[in-house]
Amino acid sequence: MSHLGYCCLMAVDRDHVLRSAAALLTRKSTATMDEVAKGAGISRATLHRHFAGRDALVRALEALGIAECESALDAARLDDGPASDAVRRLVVEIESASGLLAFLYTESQLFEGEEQHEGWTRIDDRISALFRRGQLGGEFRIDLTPAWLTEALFGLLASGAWMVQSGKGAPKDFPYMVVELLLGGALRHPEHDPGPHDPA
Amino acid sequence: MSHLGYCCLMAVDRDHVLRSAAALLTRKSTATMDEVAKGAGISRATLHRHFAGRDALVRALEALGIAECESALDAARLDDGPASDAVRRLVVEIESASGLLAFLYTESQLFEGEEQHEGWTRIDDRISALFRRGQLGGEFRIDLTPAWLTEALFGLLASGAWMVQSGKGAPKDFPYMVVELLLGGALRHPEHDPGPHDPA
DNA sequence: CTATGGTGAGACAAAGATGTCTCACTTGGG
DNA sequence: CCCAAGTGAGACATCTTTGTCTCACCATAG
Repeated sequence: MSHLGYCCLMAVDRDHVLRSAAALLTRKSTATMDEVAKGAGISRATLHRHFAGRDALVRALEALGIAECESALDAARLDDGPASDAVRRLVVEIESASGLLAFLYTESQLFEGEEQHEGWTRIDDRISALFRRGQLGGEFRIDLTPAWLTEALFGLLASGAWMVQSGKGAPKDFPYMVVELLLGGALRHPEHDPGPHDPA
Repeated sequence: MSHLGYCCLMAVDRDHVLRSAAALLTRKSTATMDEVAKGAGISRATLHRHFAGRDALVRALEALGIAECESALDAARLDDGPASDAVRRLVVEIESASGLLAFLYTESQLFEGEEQHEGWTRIDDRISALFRRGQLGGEFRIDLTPAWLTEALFGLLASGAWMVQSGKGAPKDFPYMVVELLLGGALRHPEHDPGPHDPA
């Protein structure tokens, strides 16, 4: 029968399973437990030994997404320098998690009755605080609420992730597109000289 | 055989069922056929008489979304006047469909293998053409592609719809938030006087 | 009144996903 | 060498949703 002498390492890396699941569910949010298992290169039984069920898996993915978000928030040093620069750093740092965030973003639409994870509240607060800082410092316009700017940031991250995934956009342009639209918008402003930017 | 003559008026019109389904699936994208039926005030049997199955229902919703989109595109007169004004008109016109669009936007992530409905291509093309017109006219910046601006528009519409739905934003602010962020971005520009706007 | 046709309620099987279990196999350590 | 632990494969029951069907009900046209 199956004598695939697969050099099976003892503890199947739980983290590897999680990231495989994230990568797969990002592409196909309705993937089966079986598909997730195969995607991680393990059997459904083993997958079930690590995560009690699909719900537990999604919760773990949510925790992973929150952790990566907070990690990006830390790395972006939101309190340092101009707020707009902090936003740019944040988008760069959070880019690698944008696919997972897009998945969780839509998935969270289902958690109707349940209260959202406290972690998201903290993240929202930190990002909102950044936008508020930019407003108080005169950098950002004050007629768009920090809450909306935060929501828009996640929306644009998700749009960008989907666009890259569908092949309609290049991954390398991702941070530039997101951050430029978020900060500058579509309108051409006087201070828009062709600029120091080199999207290539 | 069955003349078009209607002896008993169908107490349920297909359009009402569609719109009920749209409203429900916007809130709970995984609602079952039974929930959809109850939401429309009809039985599951009757729902099946109108739509062969869940797939047919989603397809019909897609057609409805496309129709409403095209309708909004027509009403917005995208070829008239400044492109930025056309974008503003478009957002206003498309607002009522944004919930449905948000549902279809995420749902379409599942149509992996299948080619997307030709209607979306036409809509994308029309909106992209608007942004391109704005770029050629010097209104919009040229470093953000029309394709990305189009995608971002839908992303912001979805974000706005979800935000309104979750109660984190007021419906009346919806068009203003979306269009101002899309066109102007978060940065405060010199020409940003507090302005003629009255979001309250 | 009577006939017609749409409707609601419910039964039913089929399909898919899930959770649990057993068993044989492989690996690494004692 | 032998045992313990982790794994893969698969069987199995269960649950949910779906799609189909039947039958009684009722409103309306004739």
